[in-house]
Amino acid sequence: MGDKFQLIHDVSPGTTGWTVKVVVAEKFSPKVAQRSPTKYQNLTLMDSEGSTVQATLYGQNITAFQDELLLGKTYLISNALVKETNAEYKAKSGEIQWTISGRTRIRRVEENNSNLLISTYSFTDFEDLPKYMDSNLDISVIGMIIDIKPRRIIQTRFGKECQVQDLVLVNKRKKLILIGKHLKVTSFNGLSISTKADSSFFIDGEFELVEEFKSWGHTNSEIIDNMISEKHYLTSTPSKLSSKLSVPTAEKDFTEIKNIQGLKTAKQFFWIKGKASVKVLNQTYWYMSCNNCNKISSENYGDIYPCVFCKCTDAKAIPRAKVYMQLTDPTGYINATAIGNPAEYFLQSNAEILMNQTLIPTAASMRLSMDEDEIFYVKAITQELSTDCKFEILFIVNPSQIAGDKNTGKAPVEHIGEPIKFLEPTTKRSLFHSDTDDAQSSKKKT
DNA sequence: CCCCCCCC
Repeated sequence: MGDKFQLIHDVSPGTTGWTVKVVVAEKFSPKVAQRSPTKYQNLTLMDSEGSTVQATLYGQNITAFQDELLLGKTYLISNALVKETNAEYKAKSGEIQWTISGRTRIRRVEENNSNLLISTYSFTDFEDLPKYMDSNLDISVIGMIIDIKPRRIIQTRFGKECQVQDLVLVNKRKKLILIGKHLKVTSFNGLSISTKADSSFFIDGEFELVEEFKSWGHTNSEIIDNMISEKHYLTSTPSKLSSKLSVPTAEKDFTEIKNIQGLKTAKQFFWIKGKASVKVLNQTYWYMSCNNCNKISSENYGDIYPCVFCKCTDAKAIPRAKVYMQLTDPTGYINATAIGNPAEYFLQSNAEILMNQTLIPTAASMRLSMDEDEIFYVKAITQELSTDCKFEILFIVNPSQIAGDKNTGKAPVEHIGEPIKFLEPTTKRSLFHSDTDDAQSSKKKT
């Protein structure tokens, strides 16, 4: 690994303009937070000196980056959100954590740093594993996986559901162990196993097979040979254990087709008549976005890039307006966000101007409050385990525009709102995309 | 749709 980049220790909260070259040393399974519905995924990143930092992905970023940050691969990373871990969670405060999101720039580097990774592990013999049962210690083993069972749900002692997936491993001396895949630890090229109170071994995360183990997969040991020859592995996403599965060979392994439960949506929509105003002047009124899916981008304005979110190969980075404001009517107020067109309409500005604006805005540079009532179409998202909703303004209608409009039931907001369902697709599309529809759809196919 | 944050 080169040395023209910063090291993990060089990056603190507030450090700007840094780039660190790292290897993805561990990749844990995505999990659901205990006290909120948030999904998160932890990674361990290692620099050239073997220092590590915990990196975390949240929500939709988990799937967006699943093929972007591969176990054992090397990357240049910049512009991650760097902060100290919450003292509430960590005994020792001051530990650094990176949050990886859409604005984090990640560049793959074609370097093989697996020796660096392997040098940081010591492997435990299968024979010694019983010693570690119930110890809650993390240890590493090295072996070959010869069977992967379907995932199943178990209840933990604390009443929480978690997924378990059993694996059968064999070591060089053909000794077999059964391992449940569980919420715990992973390592590179070996499997890091944690022993839990119910006396099974658990692993977590992703791993790779070491070449030398692949080569002794076909041995003359009867039972192992049998298992290997009978099993077919689905390996559509080789780096991801959960996508690998042994195809069952016995009738009892097949399940009858049953319930698919729909997820209840918490979204609610409202019409509100009132006034909007910016209360927090010092905010960012734009973000760099993908012109295809509107999601955040780490690229520079105008650059063509492959979008990790929509997978569009020739996405263009363009600014998109956003504003956090307060919505009031005679009965009260809510805070709400507007993005894209409603933000531009409210601010009486556009994304490019907002992007180039360096000073905190004044009423001269943009509209910060409304003189007259306007009509807002607001989406509320109820937050589980939280009393407050988040609100978003989907579009804004000036009452003068609908005065005398006989076409009731349709919002005459063509140049104000974002495209919404009850506008004709042909009319709304042309308003917000400079490209033709054909260009849009051909991009999505790639 | 999109932003922010977000966990042990």
